[in-house]
Amino acid sequence: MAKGEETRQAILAKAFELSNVVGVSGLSIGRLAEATGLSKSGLFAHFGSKEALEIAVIGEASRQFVQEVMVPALRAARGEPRIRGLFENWHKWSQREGGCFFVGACSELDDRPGAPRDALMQSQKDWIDELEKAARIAVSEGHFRADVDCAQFAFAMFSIMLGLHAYARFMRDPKADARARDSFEKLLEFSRIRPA
Amino acid sequence: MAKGEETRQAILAKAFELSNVVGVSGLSIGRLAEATGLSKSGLFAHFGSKEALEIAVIGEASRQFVQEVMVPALRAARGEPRIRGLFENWHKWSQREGGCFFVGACSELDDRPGAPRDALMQSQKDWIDELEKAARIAVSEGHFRADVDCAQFAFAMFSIMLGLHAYARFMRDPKADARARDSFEKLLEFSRIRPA
DNA sequence: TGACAATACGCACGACCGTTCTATTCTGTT
DNA sequence: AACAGAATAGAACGGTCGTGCGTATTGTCA
Repeated sequence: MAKGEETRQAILAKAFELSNVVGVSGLSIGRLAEATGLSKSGLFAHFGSKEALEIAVIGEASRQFVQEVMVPALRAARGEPRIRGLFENWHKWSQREGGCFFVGACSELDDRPGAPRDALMQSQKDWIDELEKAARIAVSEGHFRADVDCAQFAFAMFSIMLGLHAYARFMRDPKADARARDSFEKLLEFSRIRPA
Repeated sequence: MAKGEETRQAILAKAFELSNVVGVSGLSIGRLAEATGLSKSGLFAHFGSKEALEIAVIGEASRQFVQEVMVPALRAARGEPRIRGLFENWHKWSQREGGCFFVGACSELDDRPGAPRDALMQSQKDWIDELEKAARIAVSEGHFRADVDCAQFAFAMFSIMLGLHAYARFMRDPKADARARDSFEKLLEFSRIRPA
């Protein structure tokens, strides 16, 4: 029982790494088998279908995202510091080879209904909820104004991240970082309690 | 000479329509041939390679984008009205089946160097330049403050569009529109000359 | 109208895809 | 040590992909 689970996890780690570059549906079982040193059919048996593999890859991606982006941010102080932490951690995450897994996967799957899409959507909703929750905490900590619309804040922050991803990864704009940070600071400034 | 160009254009129109849904590299020659009523080899002869077809599709997409998003905005008054026009026209454009061609194509090609990527990048740069130029006009018309960083404005507006695309198309959030408009209005307000 | 080029078709190729079936090897338990 | 069952391998399947070749059809102009 242990051995199977162990190789399955090794497969998923490699699968996530590969699909981060070629996409979740661009990942082929043959290529993944080659990369892991398994046979195509041996690997296939672990999942039963390509779709099940895709779902598992999305699950693995979410697991890693939580561990590398969300969890470390909880160590930052509640309120604005934590929001900055989320931004910085996501930034690091998006600088992996292939960029942010979810940005790519979302545009791959947005016209392909099914279980993989549903799993991916849940992950994205969790992420946006986390942003919104962090904003609410910033309000309750007295960092943000009480009338800040936290869901709207989450949208704005999410958008800036998408803009950064596009400028940096596709346009290869060296100013991408500065642009995103400028927008982010303005968003924070706009949300903060005004000094008297 | 006339006939060939005519069918080529008909092919490209269909090719753009299809690749808007399945992506620029997801578009297969067989399926495109079926959709246009041509034979695979007959269609293939028009382009010579899949890559050349992709480049042509990107060109067709750019042509249509200019015609449906940029040109009509020129009929709006210079300054803020034109900026609003660009936003509204892009919004309509992004509501086609398959969403905005360029959003999808960018994440498809961002890890695949080559001529198609280069062509796509040029289109995107043209679009962002257009946004920046519109902002500069708004400054010179006295709608925006003189110290507005127009390239930064373009980034912010571009990001909001990406956020809208993600919320509406992937998350299927019914509030996507309202969220984007709210952010867009705040961006305009932030850039405008402050009333005394 | 006849000739010549442009255009389109049919067919086949090799590569890779996801999937299935049957064997074989490995692992853990009595 | 023997056995059961899990884990892996191998070969093959039907399909689709992009691409090349030879030939037929169509369009164009003297």
